[in-house]
Amino acid sequence: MDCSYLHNMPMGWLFGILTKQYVGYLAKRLVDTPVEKYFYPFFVIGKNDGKISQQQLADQLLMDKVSMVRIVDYLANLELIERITNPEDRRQHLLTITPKGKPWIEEVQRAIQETDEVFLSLVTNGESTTFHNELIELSKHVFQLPVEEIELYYDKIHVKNENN
Amino acid sequence: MDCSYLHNMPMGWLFGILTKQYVGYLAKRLVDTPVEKYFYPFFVIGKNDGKISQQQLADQLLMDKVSMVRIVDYLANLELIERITNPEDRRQHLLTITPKGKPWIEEVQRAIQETDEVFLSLVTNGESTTFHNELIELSKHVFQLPVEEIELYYDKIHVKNENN
DNA sequence: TAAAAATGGTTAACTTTGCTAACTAATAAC
DNA sequence: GTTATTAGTTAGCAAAGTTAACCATTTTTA
Repeated sequence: MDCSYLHNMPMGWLFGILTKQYVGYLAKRLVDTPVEKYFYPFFVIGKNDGKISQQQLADQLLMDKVSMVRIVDYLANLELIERITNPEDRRQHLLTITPKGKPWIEEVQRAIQETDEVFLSLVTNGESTTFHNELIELSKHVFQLPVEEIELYYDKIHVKNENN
Repeated sequence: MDCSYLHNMPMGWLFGILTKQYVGYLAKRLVDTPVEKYFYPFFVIGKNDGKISQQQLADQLLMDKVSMVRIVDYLANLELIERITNPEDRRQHLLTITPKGKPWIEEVQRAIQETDEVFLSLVTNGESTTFHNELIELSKHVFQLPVEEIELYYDKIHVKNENN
């Protein structure tokens, strides 16, 4: 692996590399569990067992509700989670962990935590919590930036978002 | 945008967010150019005009040659670049910038550089070059990590990579 | 030097992910 | 009490990543 090119890469390209390697490492760490992907959504459901709806989960994960359906379908097909209609608002599906899924929550949490620690340990700077905090701060701020959200689709122009 | 959830996110999820926002910002910055995507590959071709083959470009960008074909096709269809068969090794296609593409190299370079600067300016730490260097160091080291590369496909198991 | 192996590039096919649009059911607003 | 909004679902498209198979060319090696 020739790393000499990393120095000239746009930061966004580095982020892409880091995303891929993070997921790859985590997946290997969890290869002997029934969860093959969507580790973080699964973990968040576990930590909010029966108290979070699909839309709330999507908000927390910063993704749209359609993608959420796919993830919930996947985990529900493995019988790791279940949808329960909320009696207080029958539109909502509350997400619960099944007995089969329960034991894996802790395991996934550990794996995520350890992966974070491994990544932080690879940052040469001794004070690695600083790096993590900087990542969080940066993530907060990037949502203030204007980003491209107009797409050409067929012949129509769809404006996906106005707040820029 | 509720950012309170960012604090508990796995680092990999933060990297994903940052990747997406980076690309979105860069695309908006370059919305008035003929290049709509693949900014970084286009830029690298420009900086190695006529002196780099598709495989070499793929190596430098850490991607596979099949994906490279798609990118080169896209840029060639826009007549921003051209494939030239290398007379010294007729298997290779050297990539050159056309007169039509030439003026946009500088523009894309500026945009990438400015986007990097904007992102760095959002890191609260005053010494922001440190953050950038830490990103590069981390990227270097993550390739030493073992990552999941085995996939279930139909009923067969395909081992994609042995070096873990 | 002829046959075999490796390399660069292409195509086809499939998977995954992110997205839009259109829809149903339930709730909230007027 | 009708209208508007919200939660979730389905269908369908596009982009990106990967595998496998293939052709042309170059390199290896026997």
